[in-house]
Amino acid sequence: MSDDEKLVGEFPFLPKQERAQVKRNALIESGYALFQAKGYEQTTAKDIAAHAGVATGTFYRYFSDKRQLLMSLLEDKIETFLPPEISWISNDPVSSLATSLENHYNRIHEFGLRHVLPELLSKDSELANVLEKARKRIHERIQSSLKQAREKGLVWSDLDLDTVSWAIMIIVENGLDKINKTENKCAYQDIAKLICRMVFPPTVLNQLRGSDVEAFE
Amino acid sequence: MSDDEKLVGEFPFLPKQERAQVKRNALIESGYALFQAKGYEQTTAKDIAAHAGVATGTFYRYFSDKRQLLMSLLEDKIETFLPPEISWISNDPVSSLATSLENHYNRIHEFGLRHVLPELLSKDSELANVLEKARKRIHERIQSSLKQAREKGLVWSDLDLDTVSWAIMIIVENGLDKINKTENKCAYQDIAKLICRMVFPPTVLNQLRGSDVEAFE
Amino acid sequence: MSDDEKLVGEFPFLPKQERAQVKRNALIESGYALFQAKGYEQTTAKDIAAHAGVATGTFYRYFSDKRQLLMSLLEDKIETFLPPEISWISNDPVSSLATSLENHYNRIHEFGLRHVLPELLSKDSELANVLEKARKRIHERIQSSLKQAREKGLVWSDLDLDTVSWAIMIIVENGLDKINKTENKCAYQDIAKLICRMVFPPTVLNQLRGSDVEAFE
Amino acid sequence: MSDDEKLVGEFPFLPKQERAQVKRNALIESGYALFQAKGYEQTTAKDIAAHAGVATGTFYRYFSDKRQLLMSLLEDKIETFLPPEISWISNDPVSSLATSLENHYNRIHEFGLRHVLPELLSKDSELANVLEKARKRIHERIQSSLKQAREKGLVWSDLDLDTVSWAIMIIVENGLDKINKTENKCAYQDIAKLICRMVFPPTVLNQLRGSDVEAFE
DNA sequence: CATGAATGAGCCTTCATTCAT
DNA sequence: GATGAATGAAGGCTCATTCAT
Repeated sequence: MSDDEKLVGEFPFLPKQERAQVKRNALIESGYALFQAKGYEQTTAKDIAAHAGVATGTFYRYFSDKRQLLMSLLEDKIETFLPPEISWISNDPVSSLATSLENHYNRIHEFGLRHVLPELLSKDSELANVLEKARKRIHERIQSSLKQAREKGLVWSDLDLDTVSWAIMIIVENGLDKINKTENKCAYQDIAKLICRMVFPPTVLNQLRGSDVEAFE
Repeated sequence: MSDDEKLVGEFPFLPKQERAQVKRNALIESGYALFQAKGYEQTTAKDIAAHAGVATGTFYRYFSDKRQLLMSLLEDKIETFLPPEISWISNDPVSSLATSLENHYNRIHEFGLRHVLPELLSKDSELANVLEKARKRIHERIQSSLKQAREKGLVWSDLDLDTVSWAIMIIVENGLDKINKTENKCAYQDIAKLICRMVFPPTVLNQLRGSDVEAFE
Repeated sequence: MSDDEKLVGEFPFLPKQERAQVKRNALIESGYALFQAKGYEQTTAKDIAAHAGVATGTFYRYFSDKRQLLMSLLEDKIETFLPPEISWISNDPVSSLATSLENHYNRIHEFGLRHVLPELLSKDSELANVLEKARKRIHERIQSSLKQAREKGLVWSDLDLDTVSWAIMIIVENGLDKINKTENKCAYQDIAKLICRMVFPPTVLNQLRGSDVEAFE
Repeated sequence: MSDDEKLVGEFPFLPKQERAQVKRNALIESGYALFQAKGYEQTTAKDIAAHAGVATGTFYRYFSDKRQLLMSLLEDKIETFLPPEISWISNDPVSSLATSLENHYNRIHEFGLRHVLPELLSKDSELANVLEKARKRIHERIQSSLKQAREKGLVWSDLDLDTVSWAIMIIVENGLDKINKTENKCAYQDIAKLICRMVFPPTVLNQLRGSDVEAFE
């Protein structure tokens, strides 16, 4: 049923709260767009308000200042922006990692704020902290998934889990730039392959391919 | 009359040009120190001049503006700051890479400006360009060194050189943070091992270890 | 249908005008409280509305602006706040003046706006004018009462009525601060005595004390 | 000798420090003029700078803010602005007090800031404190001079020194307004007479007039 | 009539850059 | 060349007042 078919129950305008929410969102959108386009410092509250089509003062009704808007933008997004859960145990770890990467990058493709973060970290230690903690969580998550794989004897026997986890995180974090700059259609696959080679001995990879993975789970 | 002919009286005074050079250097040093300590935006031209012991106006005699001073600081240092030449062919690629990394990180350890770059890239596309080009050069350098190794049949046969080069660059670029956060003494070795596993099949690594490397060069 | 005829249902609602009056009063009360507590400039229209439990916009339905509310507060109060009518002819002018002062100060004790006036006079010449006129009225009132006393030969023969009236006004106006800072219980009496000495020769005072005042009236 | 006659020793421009002082003074003058004309709140730093013929930023080179400029204006002037030392013992206390008043008022005639003080006291408790302390000093000064007179048996025997001192202070403080509003040439004399009547019994005044005051000193 | 979101002028302050000395 | 005072544009933010709902 399309909107046109609605016969009753139409509010001629949005309820108050909702309208405020709309405006708040417009500001957030504008902040997002401008931060991304011009950088955080280069964007003023006035700019954001103008871009959202509201007066300067309105900005301050919804946000105590520029930084708070940014925080709203970041809230709950940082984790998304960071690397995803990775499952190592599969028939074809390379492909499944590649798929995982592709999904991740598709998800964060639009998260342009990524480019603003570095600018901010140097002057906003609170934000730096938040990000640092999130990365630590990600790091631990990756590491623990690797630990499981190790317990099953799948990874290089002399692997330093801390270091690989870190390397994986770094690679995934920076991968989008690489993907975007490459027309190479196998990019995901190539990256996944690299990572798998850091983790698994070639024998294991072969072995997994022919096996019934269920046995490991 | 050349400097050589001066017999007396010249002691307290440096030749004009030299004095200028001294001032210029003082400004560069101060800029470096303050940018590093407080960030680029947070450092004012006045600050820098004061720190260098000259008047505000003097700053502008030597640099057209704050940005130019920064550029002077960066010029010739960007390359240093980025990953070094890597030689893949050795008896023990892991150890030699580890040593290379250690040297590199020791060299750039003090390059505190590293933390200022992100702040700048968003607002200075020229700088971003410069950095981008430098990275491209590094990338090509790594890639070409890998190509040589491939021609000798040392690397994984299905290796995508572009992607590995990129991954190596990313890892090396970010490695210092990792090293600093780890008390692990083998950090360099661990990172080197990872990288080598992305590049060389295990058989090759073993083979190299026992061989007379000269044969490959 | 008059109010009298309503039998039921009217309970929760005040007649419209009355409700408006209630709101207006609430605003006045709130304005009074906040001006007194925080000063005129420091109090915003929003503050006042919030304190009165109405919306910001409502404030402007009842008052054209903040200033007008203040004027409403002051209207009819200025005169109260200024010195009272004084009757000079009595058996004991000192005591009767003291009593008069005490009454006056008790009456204006709560007139906290007193402290707000100075802040306003510098920027509101109209208000300054209003106050000036009120003071002139007071001055004349005092002066004419003194004139009566003079006609009866009670005051110093060389008294400049204009000047004494002024001095009395000044003293009474400022007296409350004095009273409040003193624990002295005779404060009213002491002030009254001073004033009487400016007005009456000692002989007259003595004479009055023993006389039948009616004779002078 | 006029400026024209100076032949040598002319500085083509004032020494640096002096010029800065000149500018600082210009700002102080402008602050004074504008505070007086428009009130403190109504005057902005920009106004003051413009009036002084300098840029906004220049204001902030010399003063941290408006308040500091005001403080500079007030410093050392508050005491002047308050009532002067009074000597009670003289052949003709009325006249000598009148003279003293005249001198005082001539001195502070230009101290227009007087009208700004009230505005400030309500929002600047530090300033209020400073003024309060100054008034306390004045009050004590007057009281102690009265005490001397009392010890010589010159004043009303039942005089409450605290109250009279206060009344005198109030009258003197407010007297200038009175004087300015009056074309009466005897204004000083009239005020002085009032005050003397609060202090001295008429017999003492007569007695002093005919006496050799030295005897009391 | 009431509401409270929206407006935007205007204040305070900083700092990159210029320029008279 | 050197100096540092002067400049003034620009940013952050507030608040009296208006106006759509």
